[in-house]
Amino acid sequence: MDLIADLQARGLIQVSTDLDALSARLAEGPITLYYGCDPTADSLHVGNLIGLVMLRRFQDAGHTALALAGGATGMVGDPSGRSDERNLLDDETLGRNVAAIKRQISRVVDLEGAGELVDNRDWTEPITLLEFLRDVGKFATINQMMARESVRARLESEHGITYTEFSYMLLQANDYLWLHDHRSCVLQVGGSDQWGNIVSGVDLIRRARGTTAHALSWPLLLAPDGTKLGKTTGARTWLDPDRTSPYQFHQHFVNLSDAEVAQQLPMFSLRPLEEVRGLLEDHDVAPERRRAQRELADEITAIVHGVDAADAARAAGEVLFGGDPTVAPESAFVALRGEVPTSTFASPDALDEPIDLLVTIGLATSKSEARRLVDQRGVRVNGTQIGPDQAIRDLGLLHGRYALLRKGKQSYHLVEISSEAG
RNA sequence: GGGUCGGUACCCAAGCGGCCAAAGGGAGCAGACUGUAAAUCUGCCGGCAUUGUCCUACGGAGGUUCGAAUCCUCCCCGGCCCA
Repeated sequence: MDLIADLQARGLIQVSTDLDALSARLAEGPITLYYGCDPTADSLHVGNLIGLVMLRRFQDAGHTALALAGGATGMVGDPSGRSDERNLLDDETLGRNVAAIKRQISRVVDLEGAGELVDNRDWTEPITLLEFLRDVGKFATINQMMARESVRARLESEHGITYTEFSYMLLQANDYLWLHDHRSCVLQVGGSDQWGNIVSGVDLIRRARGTTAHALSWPLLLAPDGTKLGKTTGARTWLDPDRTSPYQFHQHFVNLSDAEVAQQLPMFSLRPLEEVRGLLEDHDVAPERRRAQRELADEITAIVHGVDAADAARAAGEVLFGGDPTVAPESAFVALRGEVPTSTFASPDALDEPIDLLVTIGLATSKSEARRLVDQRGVRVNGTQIGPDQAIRDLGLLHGRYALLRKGKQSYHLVEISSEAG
């Protein structure tokens, strides 16, 4: 199976230029392709991850991957999928964002060997307005530009569209042209919301250079109910561990619905297609085990945050959802610290009065409530239900310092005994 | 300004002298069930040092009464009607 067929089978190709022509080109030898994202924040999110993984797939197949950080286009703002004008970012912010994003890209894409991070600011900034109008503007008709979905939507909206954002697609088209000229890039990939901008580049290259450039895009991710997920809907899961901890990142995938994981596992996973299919078949037999979700979460978290972080995130998830806390590794508790409310006490004496403790750490708002909870068997410590007169200390501390309190199913509180506490 | 109806716990809403920490519903919390889902069923649902003929609480402040969410007075707020 060639690369294109593999991508198709994974559901990664929604629209494309002539696929046969692209396949033929790939068969001739390694090519250079690019995927771009704008540094509008100091972190990428899971949506961008598909693009990075895509670059990786081509790299693994022997091709050269260019990851483009849109220092220039990020300044202008992409009107696609937005109902209102974007705030322009200043130089300093953009520079910081590009640096932060580069680290994230390098976790997925090899930027040292057959790969490179490029910033369109490098070639966009020097261009004079007259040059741009002559070399790019001459090849684009307003008629075509107005027909683009992203532009039309904005023309119809009450906010309108500024000339600046209207120019966005030409800037992106120019990126492709420049990379075509200077890096022999012949393929651009992106999400289907980028399709309009992408084909603008393909058109420009054909008109300006008379050569064929290729493009393909993947479908937008499905929402939990199986419908299309809008660009702005749904909480974003970031690649930056300070924005989305490895635990939360891991959980994002564990919590995918069956419909979502069926779509996303093939799209994200670097495993061979056969293995992916087998996994999904196993999953269908016993969906309640969430095998597909867990495998995907483990794999992707390991790529983005490293194997150790992925292991800790998985262990932490097991502790919180059904697993036995007493056999969890210490790394699970370290990961948990900060994910669930955590209190630190200097002495294990704090554990002697369970009712008082529940109130102190805020798991119950009054002693009455705390007693009620305990009477109703609603409180567990390290997985064991406790009774009214039971000292938590008797249950022992895990790893010499942790006690995991659980109220009901969802509410947790980690108590840590540390001599360093004041 | 006059008249009238009303203001009850997180929300809606019963109660109209003691059996009222106060019906019912919703929300919330817990238990069972469950796939880290939904539905369903069950329990709880003001506070506490002494769980009590305890404290706090029925718009606010006083009063009547052995006893008031319930009766009286004044005040504040809202709906409706009249001017």
